[in-house]
Amino acid sequence: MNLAPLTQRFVLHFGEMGSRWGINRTVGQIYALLYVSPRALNADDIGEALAFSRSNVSMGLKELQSWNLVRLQHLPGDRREYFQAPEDVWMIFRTLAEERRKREIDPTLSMLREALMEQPSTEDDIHAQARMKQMHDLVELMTGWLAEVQKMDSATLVSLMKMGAKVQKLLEIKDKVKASFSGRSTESSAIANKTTEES
Amino acid sequence: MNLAPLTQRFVLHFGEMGSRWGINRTVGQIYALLYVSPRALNADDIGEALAFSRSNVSMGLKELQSWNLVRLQHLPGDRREYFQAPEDVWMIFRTLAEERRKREIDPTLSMLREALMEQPSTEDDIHAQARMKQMHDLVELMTGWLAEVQKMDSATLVSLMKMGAKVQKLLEIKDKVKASFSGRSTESSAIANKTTEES
DNA sequence: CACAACTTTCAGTAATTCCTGAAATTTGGA
DNA sequence: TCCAAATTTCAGGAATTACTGAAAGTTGTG
Repeated sequence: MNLAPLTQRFVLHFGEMGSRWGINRTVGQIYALLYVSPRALNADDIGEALAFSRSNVSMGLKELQSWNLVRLQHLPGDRREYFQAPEDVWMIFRTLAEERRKREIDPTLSMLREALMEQPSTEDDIHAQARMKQMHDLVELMTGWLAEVQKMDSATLVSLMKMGAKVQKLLEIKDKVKASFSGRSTESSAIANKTTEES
Repeated sequence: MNLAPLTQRFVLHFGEMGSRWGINRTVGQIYALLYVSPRALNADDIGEALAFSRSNVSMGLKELQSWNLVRLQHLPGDRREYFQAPEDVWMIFRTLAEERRKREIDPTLSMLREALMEQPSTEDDIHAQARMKQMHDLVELMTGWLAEVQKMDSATLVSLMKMGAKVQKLLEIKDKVKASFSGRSTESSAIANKTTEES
């Protein structure tokens, strides 16, 4: 591996992280390399930089493509394919979350829903179903929220996150607004009403 | 494996999910079993139910304990240890998130911070550092937000999540409130000001 | 203290996952 | 169409991770 020390540490760390999160170590390294690279890389570049066989790189890139995490480029007068990570790290995160939802969360929700349809045959089954219902509701709530959040643009997301716990305060403000404007039909209070009903 | 069909499907599914998220399959199964069980189980119960060796169960439980995911119980007149998952599925989720933060996110942030301290020696190093900065900021923002969210009680969290994209609307309301109350020094507008400054 | 009940450790084996080189396939251009 | 460059596939070997039984360790009780 013949990389700048800075890049090397980054690449090795993310290989390690990947493998802890169920992503093949070499795939993690390939992506880390693409992420920090100032230009798109072809498979040979990657194989050489990380000392992987050409076929390993090919499989890794295929994997990354199946996750929608790489962009393909062609340079004029060069038949090889060049790969790069998206510019926007937010977009990368969103794609990752979206793909994991499709692959792991959705099937889990289906399984839970099916299990909840079944007729429980014992006391223990009744309890198990109640637990599955709790888990189902949690997962559904979180994925619904994730879907909404993913529709927001980066700027809104950032301001929302920076607020942190202050969102809680905002919920209180909302109630005050509703109280002080009650009777008047402003857009604000209409929205405040709507959100209150559902909470 | 001699389990009610309902439980069996649940257990097998979560074993599978676990292994996709970097958690040993049998550990996932043990936890799934504890989760749906109406009573605390001892290691022999678990080993018998899942057809694992006693030592495998022991290792799995040790792992789960290191993640703070199980509660220990002792029954009167029985020396064996009984294990159960917390009642509150929200609590389970929070614990899991917290532990993964400690184990994976925090070291990643440290690595990124160290990398950002170094003197870049080439153009490519400068670019790589800029990318690392982007990632660092994203991760820091998300963990900060996670920490805030973890302080909230379940009810607040649920209402926040149910709102989904409406939080965005709330940000707009906040601005309107600020405008209409400007000059008056209410708690609401003080908070509104504060949150606006940072967004 | 001695013993039995229970739990953990660990070395060896099994299972799984990963990686490679060779061969097959695809693709763009002459 | 043919060729060479580029990419993918895949069977087999390498590396890693998981699991087991046997042995050692711990703990509560008579």
